[in-house]
Amino acid sequence: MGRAQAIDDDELLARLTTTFREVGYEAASLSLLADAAGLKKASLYHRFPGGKEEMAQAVLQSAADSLDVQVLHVLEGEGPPERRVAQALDALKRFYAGGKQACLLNMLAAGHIASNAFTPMITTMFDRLTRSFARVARDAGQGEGQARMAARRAVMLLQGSLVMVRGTGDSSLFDEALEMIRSSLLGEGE
Amino acid sequence: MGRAQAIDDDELLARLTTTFREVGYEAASLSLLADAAGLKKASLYHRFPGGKEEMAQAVLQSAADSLDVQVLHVLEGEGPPERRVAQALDALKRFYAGGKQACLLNMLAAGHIASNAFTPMITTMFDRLTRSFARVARDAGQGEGQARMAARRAVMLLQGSLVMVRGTGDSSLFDEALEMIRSSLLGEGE
DNA sequence: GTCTATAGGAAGATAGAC
DNA sequence: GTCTATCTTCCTATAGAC
Repeated sequence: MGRAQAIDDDELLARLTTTFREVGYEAASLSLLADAAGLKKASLYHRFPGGKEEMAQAVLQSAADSLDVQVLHVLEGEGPPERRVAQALDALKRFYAGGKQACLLNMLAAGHIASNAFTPMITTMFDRLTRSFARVARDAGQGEGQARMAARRAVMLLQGSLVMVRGTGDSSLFDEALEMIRSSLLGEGE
Repeated sequence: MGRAQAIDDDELLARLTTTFREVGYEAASLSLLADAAGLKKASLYHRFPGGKEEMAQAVLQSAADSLDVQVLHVLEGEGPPERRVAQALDALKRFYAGGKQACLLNMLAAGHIASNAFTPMITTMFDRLTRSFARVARDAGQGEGQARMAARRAVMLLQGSLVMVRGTGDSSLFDEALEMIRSSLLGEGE
């Protein structure tokens, strides 16, 4: 077989992910992505013949898979709702590095090309997250309508806090948002 | 005096604003901005010698001024809190075109250059909006700590709903967010 | 104040050696 | 699988006529 890969597929994807999350799609130039990966541009094209758009798609798909396993599956799993929510919030805290890492769903939604190319998966992910939140809220005793509303509020708080943290630099806002999400899903303060 | 301007200063700023809000800073190329303005690139440089960065700064400042007059001033004005909140939410609904127009504070926070250049004003705007929300929440009878938290939640819901609308295409989420913000600020559901 | 034309550079992408 | 070198296109920005 040929020469070994200079960098593991998973590690490569992780580094590209970080870059896209930090600067967004348009500002993530191939030079920047190559530097982050520790590879030259031509090597990136060997792994992703479709170029930057394919990289972003792969990154988005990978994030979707992670969210699936670490958050959605937990929310829809067995056990008391309080426990499921706590576990999912822990996963989200890790997923967003305590609020310091932006959400791809927001960062990849900008730009002309980007918008059209990534919108389907972005829409799907918002939908799946909202459904899972609603599911656990219903299991926690909230009515159908209330549960759906609590779920949408949870997604808003999650996304909004990430935007706020990025704008203010105060990552404690993210922790506060997680607490609000917990209250919303478990139907406290009604 | 010389030849008349092909386009009014206010109208020019409005068109640049729309472009930045739609595609973000990096994707807003001078060609795109020039087309939106109905001018050639060289003409844009005549109005904004500092180039794209100066355009974005002007757009951001203009948005800050609008928010000041139409929202912050109203929130901190006279009259019953319910009325002030209602008026401010109406202004926000217009400001964000019913959720269909993104927030500059989010769209200009991406990218490397962008980040450093616009961060001061973005931070300030988040701070001012949060303070004004907290002020009206306190006037509505909430305690200092509760009012501050309600204010941060309001900003999160506002920003988060705009992200969600952009990702899902469902602008009714924005209206729902405005209702949640009203409840949060006026201390309902406690 | 607006335009045409163009400079100078960085972007995305490819060819081909090793 | 990774590299150097290169191509082409688009970008930001400027010069100078009208």
